[in-house]
Amino acid sequence: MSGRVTIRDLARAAGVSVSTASKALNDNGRMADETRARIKRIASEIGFRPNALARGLLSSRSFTVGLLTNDTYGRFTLPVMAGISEALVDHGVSVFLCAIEDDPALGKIHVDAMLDKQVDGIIATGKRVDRSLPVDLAGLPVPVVYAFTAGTPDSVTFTADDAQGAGLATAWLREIGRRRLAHVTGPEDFASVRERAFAFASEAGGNAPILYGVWSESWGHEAVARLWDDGGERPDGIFCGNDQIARGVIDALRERGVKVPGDVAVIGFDNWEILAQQTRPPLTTVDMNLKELGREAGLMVLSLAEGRTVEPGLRKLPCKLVVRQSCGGARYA
Amino acid sequence: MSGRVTIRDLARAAGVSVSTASKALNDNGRMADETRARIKRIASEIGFRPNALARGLLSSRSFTVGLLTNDTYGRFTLPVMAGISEALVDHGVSVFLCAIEDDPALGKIHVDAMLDKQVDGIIATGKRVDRSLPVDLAGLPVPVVYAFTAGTPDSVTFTADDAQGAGLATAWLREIGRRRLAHVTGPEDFASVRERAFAFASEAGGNAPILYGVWSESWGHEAVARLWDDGGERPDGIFCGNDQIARGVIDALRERGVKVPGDVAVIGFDNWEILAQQTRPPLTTVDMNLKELGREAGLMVLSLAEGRTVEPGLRKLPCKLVVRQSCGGARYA
DNA sequence: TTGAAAGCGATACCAC
DNA sequence: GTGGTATCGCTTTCAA
Repeated sequence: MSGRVTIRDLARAAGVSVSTASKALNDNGRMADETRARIKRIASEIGFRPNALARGLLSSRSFTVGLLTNDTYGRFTLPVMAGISEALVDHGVSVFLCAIEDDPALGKIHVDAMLDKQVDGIIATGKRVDRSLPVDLAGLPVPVVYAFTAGTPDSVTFTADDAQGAGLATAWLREIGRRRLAHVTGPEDFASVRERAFAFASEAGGNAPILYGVWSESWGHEAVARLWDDGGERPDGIFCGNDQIARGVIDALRERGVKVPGDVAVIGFDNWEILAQQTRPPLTTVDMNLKELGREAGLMVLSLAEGRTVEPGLRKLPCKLVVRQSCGGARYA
Repeated sequence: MSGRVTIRDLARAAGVSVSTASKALNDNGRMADETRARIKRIASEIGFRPNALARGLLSSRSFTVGLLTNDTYGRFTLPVMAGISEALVDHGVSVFLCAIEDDPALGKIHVDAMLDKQVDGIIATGKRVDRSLPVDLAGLPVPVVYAFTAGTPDSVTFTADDAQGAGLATAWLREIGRRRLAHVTGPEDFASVRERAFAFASEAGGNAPILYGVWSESWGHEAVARLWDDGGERPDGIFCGNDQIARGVIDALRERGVKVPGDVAVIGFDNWEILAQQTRPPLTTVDMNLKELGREAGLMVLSLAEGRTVEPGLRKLPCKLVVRQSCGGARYA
């Protein structure tokens, strides 16, 4: 209701010129401290807030960035978004969220809309670093940073350190005394699946079984059936490729009367809290620090927008292990 | 890289004045059709796109809206967001997403940032319609529409029709022949819990047990324990307050050797697909049509921004039942 | 039918 | 110290 207060209103109210008012607010130019203070006081009294459109027109900075994603359920996007927003809100930057699914036309529409609005940069996020979004973000007039999605060679891409995360999990299983380890994971064509599996194998030994499948609870179930019914040695520690699989594994074990963590310790991947905490017992899992990743991506795109140049390439951020009851004890590392 | 092409560049390229170029593009003024067509053609050839900041400065429309939410996991927000975005992208409107948790200071910062950017309107979303966000959105210079969160009396608020949804579920249980119904739901202090429970009772009869608890799987478990162990008549149909509870109920039933849907049919609420589809058997559940709700909220805020006046008040949008195997058959209603 | 000029709100340079 | 003036990119009267 209060209408919009312009700098002219402020100048009038303070009995100064528009340019003086502007300088007072931005701590520019030379002027009596008293004048500056008075103008600032009046500004807040009458609720003056500069019009970002006008300001952006002049500075060619809009203090907005765009977040492009094809992650429908937002399991990755939301924490990343939270991190971006948290890092950028202090800089007065707001974030456009554009969910484009896998639709190239929709992607283009959103990108164009953002460019029209003069976004200072774009962050592209996906679900896997070995696939790219269905839009071409090369050669845009604004910087682009990638997270969990494939970028151009000359750009900066953030992802989690899958190998390190898998290493943490496997090492922990060994540390708590498990010796017969297995890895139940997603489709082998995911780069992150291969990285995690490789790290698992390095730590657990080449004979430890690795079962590739899909990202679902039912695959976790089925994998347990295979491990238990094929007559081979049964594991006492299972590292799963994500939390959903882990959930399926735990449920299947319970149905077989196998105790978790007593007989078998189980570790997941993602720390998707709403799932991991509801699992019985609550799930020990690898956390990819998505929020922190978002923070870094946000600050990076801002840096680039401000003209800094940075080393392009893939940046792998470390994971942490969140220990809950599914493998005994409780530790945050 | 391509730099930015301004309307001056376009005018120069077409050999006309800036004002003619502008009029050609916006189908304003009178001019030779041939000229207009030529200018438009050249515009697209040289990749001219009008600067939304400049345009917004003049029109005092930024073609942006803000979405404010305190729903951390985004279970409600994301589908609503998808609907908003889908409805508004056709109008050239982009959406700022602001996750403010329950932090009033953060909320204010985000609201101020959006107002500075001259958003055309704000959509406030939450997790329940009987609580408001920790920010005061009354008296803002832009229209505000509420979804799943309490609004001011003079504003428009969207929510799902809990009573109708619960009615659908309960009626369906009766329709498939279940006669001993129970309702396992969340905390009674949620308005939507009471609405659903009331609708359940109307349809199922006043003697049908209603168990209030919390929004978790483990509560679903415990509720089954109570229903089965208290010596009372055991239900053959259970309507749950959300999908997580339903999941807990189904797991508990399986552990007791009770067949779903054979012995007991189970229905959830939310149609949180990633959960409902992974449940064994997949969960029949009430879908609140969140995307459609988002669409309507988006179009509403746009209407208001364009100056239309609408009847304030609460608008309850109908739910639909998504039938999966947890109560037999498969139907979408 | 087309173009010149004013102005949206803010900032920065240059006089005074 | 303070104030006029040009400018950012575009739209919109008003003249020609």
